[in-house]
Amino acid sequence: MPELPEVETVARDLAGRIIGKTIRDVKLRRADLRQPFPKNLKVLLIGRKIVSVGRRAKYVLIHLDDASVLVLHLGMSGSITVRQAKNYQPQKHDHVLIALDGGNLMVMNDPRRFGLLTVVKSDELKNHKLFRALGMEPLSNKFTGKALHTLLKNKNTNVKAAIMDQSLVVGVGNIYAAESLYLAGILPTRNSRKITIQEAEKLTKSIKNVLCAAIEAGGSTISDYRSATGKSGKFQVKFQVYGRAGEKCLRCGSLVKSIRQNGRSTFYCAVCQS
DNA sequence: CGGCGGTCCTGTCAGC
DNA sequence: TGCTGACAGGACCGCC
Repeated sequence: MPELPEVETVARDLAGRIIGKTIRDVKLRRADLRQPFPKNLKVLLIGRKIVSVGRRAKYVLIHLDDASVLVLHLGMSGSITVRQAKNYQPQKHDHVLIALDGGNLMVMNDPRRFGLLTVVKSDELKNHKLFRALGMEPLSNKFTGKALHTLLKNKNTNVKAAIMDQSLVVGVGNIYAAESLYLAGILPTRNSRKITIQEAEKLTKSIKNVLCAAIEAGGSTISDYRSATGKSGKFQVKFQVYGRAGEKCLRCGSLVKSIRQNGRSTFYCAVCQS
């Protein structure tokens, strides 16, 4: 479900609500998501104070006062909400409940269970299995047209799969890949090696623009995504092509097309993109 | 060895 | 109404 803008929104919302709080209790309603939870999870978390909240790629990073990090990934369908603990009845798919001092409860819900929760020592984060192969942050200054052009040259696949490859650039998922390529006027089926430097410059800007705009809108709400404060995102109303197969292209009026690439739906305008 | 298909899971919706 | 199949924001594993 969540791509970079949704994860960023969740991380920011969490920051405003949990920093400075101490974890008082942890309830596990099952033993795993995509992978088993650490066996000593309660020992690792209870009594720890939350010092900051960040994001790397599509991971939420909750930094604790013992130089460890609670690492969360939302998979396709995960959400994290903070609510009053008093009288809270766990809902279906609420897998982890973390009670904080001050009476709040952080709830991780994930119907499809593609998400992940683990704890990593801060100084081991960069070299951790989950993080060491991750590519560039698209909103960083290092993510330039030149950098993307080089990355694309070294790949041999369609440009859409390439920008969704988390070892090249992180955070771009199925929605924002389609939106970025539309904004850049590039067909998603183009081979990554044949993207020119000028196109890479344009695509870089499009990715940054679409991700920033989505963050400003609080992410996109499809189905049941909510931020940590329970709000819906608003960016979905700004989708130019995603989910609009058969509808008119907002720029030229021809019909938006839908194809499958690498097992995922792709949406594009055959007139505006080449 | 890199690219890509299959797979993990539940929920929802279209079509019959 | 109920059944079936396709599909859904991700990413890992194995096979060519």
